[in-house]
Amino acid sequence: MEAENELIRVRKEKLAALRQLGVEPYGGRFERTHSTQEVICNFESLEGREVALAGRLMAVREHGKATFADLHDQAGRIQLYVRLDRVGEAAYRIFTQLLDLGDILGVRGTVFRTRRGEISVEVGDFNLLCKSLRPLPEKWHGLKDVDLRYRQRYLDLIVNPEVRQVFFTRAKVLKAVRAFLDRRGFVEVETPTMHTIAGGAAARPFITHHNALDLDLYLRIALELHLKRLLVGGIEKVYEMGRIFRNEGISTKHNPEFTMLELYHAYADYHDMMDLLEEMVAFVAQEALGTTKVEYQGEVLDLTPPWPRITMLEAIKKYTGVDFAPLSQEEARRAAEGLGLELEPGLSRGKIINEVFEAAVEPHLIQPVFILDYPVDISPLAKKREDNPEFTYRFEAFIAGRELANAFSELNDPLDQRERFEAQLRERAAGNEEAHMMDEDFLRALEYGMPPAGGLGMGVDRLVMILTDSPSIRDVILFPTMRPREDGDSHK
RNA sequence: GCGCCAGUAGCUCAGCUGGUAGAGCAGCUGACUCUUAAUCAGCGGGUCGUGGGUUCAAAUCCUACCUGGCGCACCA
Repeated sequence: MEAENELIRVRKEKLAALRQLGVEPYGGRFERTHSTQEVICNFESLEGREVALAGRLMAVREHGKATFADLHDQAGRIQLYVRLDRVGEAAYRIFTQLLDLGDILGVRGTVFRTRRGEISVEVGDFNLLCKSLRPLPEKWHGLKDVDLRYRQRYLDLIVNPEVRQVFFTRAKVLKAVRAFLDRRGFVEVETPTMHTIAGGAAARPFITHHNALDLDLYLRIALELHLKRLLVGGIEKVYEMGRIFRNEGISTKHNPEFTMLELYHAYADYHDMMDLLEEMVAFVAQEALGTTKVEYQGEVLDLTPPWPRITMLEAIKKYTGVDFAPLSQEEARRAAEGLGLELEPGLSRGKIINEVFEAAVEPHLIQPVFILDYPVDISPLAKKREDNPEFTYRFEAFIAGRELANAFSELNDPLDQRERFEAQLRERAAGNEEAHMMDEDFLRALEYGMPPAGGLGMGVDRLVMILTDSPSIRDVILFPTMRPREDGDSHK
């Protein structure tokens, strides 16, 4: 318990005083006729009529025998006008002396427009629906302290209306993604979040324990392997949008739990996935924002399809001038070092190429672009290119210098898949904690036969960041992971 | 994990090279019946993130720790 400060004490005294007067400070049901927004939008027809509104009292301007106040609800704000000669002495005294900023009220009154032109409600009577005991952050500057904003998101939402807007946009994005895929015949499924084998991506998992089975379980790091089992089972167009968990560092682009969309389309390939992704992102932007040109951190991003498609090797050549295609592993290493990279010993040719790409190319990929044909040794679930088995039919989509999506023509050769897993196991044995685990049941499924398919994974949070001009992933996650604090402020 | 920066009233912030804490908003008292960051007059409010140290004296200097931000690393 924290020490009670004077401001809280005063509010508790008002609470007691209200009860003394027979006013219940925690009301129940209140029937609204309109939202604040509706009153303002429909002023013409509502002028002079009675409305009932509810919301939080966010400002009070007292003028002796008349008082103005601001009432906020989910969609907006409206001014209240309270006159002593209309509400009566007792009610007026309650309004001006026993209410506080932050209290939740139901009001009934008459819609009118003030001399200065502001649409307002002249209050006839009001009900206290909830007495607020804690002082709110400042009305003008709001809540700036990012630590408090994330830990006490409810406060952030109360005083920073633009934050609420971000999460309304997020809701529209989720809805639009589902609408887009549903319309194309994709089936939405839910697969386990607790896995006995954490597969489908290169990442460290969280571990938890099931008591009755006395079994350690991993929180999922990807959706991939279960969704592909569904392809085996005959579901030809399938998707899941859900939370995944990776036991990694936290940054402006990484939260330990985040939302991933994965979809699989039987008999398609990665070219189909490119078509689908660019159309989906454009559709979602149109639905959520009404445009496919969005401003992100001062750059205008044009999400309108088609997006350019360029192979990884071509992209490297374009941004570094070096063509890695003909280089041997040793030559590639020297070329990378010539570009200023420091490389661990023993990296394969494919990994060296990927390092060069990440360091020299990624930061330049501001406008949406597809990067094609990733090296096979960093793509253990993707089908090899027929014309060059060192590379795969895999692409990543980049926007604003970061990866938005990852997709490939899915590997459906069970023998090849087993070899890839075995290569991953060798990496694990060599100390790479993020290398894939062997998944015998997944291999068994492939042995029954999985149709060739295109598969796609997209970071939903990152898309929301772009569409809401948010610099940090924490701005688009309501309750981001934070280290707990002893005073009990935290949520995690 | 490493580096840099920050933490002062409920909130937003000021406080120079050490001299014992200040403003605005919010709160309280009073005035005011069309204000809107209402206005005017007055009042109260602080373990200066935490613990050590230096000093006659520390919000200020040193140090360790806590929390956060940003960058790097890790990471798709």
